[in-house]
Amino acid sequence: MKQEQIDEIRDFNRFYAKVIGLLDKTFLNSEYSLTEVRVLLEIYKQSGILANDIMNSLQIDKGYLSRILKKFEKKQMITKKQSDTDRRAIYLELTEFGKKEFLEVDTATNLQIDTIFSHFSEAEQQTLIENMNKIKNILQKK
Amino acid sequence: MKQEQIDEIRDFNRFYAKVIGLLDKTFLNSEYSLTEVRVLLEIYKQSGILANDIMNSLQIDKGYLSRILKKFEKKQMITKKQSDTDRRAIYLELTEFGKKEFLEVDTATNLQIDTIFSHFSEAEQQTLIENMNKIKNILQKK
DNA sequence: TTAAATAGTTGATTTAGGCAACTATTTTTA
DNA sequence: TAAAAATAGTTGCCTAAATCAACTATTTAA
Repeated sequence: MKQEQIDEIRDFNRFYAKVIGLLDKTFLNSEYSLTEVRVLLEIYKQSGILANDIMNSLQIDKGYLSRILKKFEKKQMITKKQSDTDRRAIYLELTEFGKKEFLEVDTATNLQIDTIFSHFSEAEQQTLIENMNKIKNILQKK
Repeated sequence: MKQEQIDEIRDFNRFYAKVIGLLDKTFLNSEYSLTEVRVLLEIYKQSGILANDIMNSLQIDKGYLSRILKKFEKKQMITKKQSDTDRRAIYLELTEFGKKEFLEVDTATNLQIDTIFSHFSEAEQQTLIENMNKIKNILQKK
């Protein structure tokens, strides 16, 4: 690979890291940190998920995760149910309140995306999305 | 904007955040944090830069930056030289050791990019870069 | 049946980063 | 030109995010 190509990739990475950082500021205004929202999303996507699964998919420390879940439980956003087959494992579910809280952040994020991208023409939006999908498809292959 | 489009963008953002996170692990193995490397890069790109300029371009707190620079000075990676025309301002330069340290991380990053992207064919690499540039060009407009 | 592995918790600590007050200058303004 | 405002950088204080290691309880493998 040519140095020039590497530079272009690194340049895009720096650029897009800024974009993502900007978007993440939404969470900073909310009551939940970025990681907390990601955890909520995991439980929302897959009700009954185990802490261990979240740990693996989000790659976060189990002690840290345990504390986040404890906070959620205290706020009555999740319920924990011990597995019958493996009493070490605990099924996690969002309560109605937990769902509500998650969806609020989720909606705010949608709005934010919409706001930012509405600055571009529909054709440009379409191009952006196509290029994003292309990149994702290639990178996902390996 | 349609919900489906918003979802695609968010999906890409999540996906690419992981890619960036993966790449950033290089820094985590090095002795320097991501922000510290960014600061080094700024001084490397523009020798004699002021702390204030770095603050503006990287958007980091001046107290935090001051501490980072102090660390670099202590490790003899940079030199500080008071400006003659404005004695509040301090010119920053990398020492030979500072350059060496920076280039080590920089080289490791290049190698890492090269390693990851060499899993793809040249055509795919070209497509990736083209799509990255396209996205960057559109987003930069506004 | 004992050893190793696994799920989760807890305590102690480190690090990143923000905020505000401060010093020392320089610039503006009245 | 003297006082006020702005600017560059430092320092102290603080909080939230995250890591690490030790621990309990349980399950699986040797």
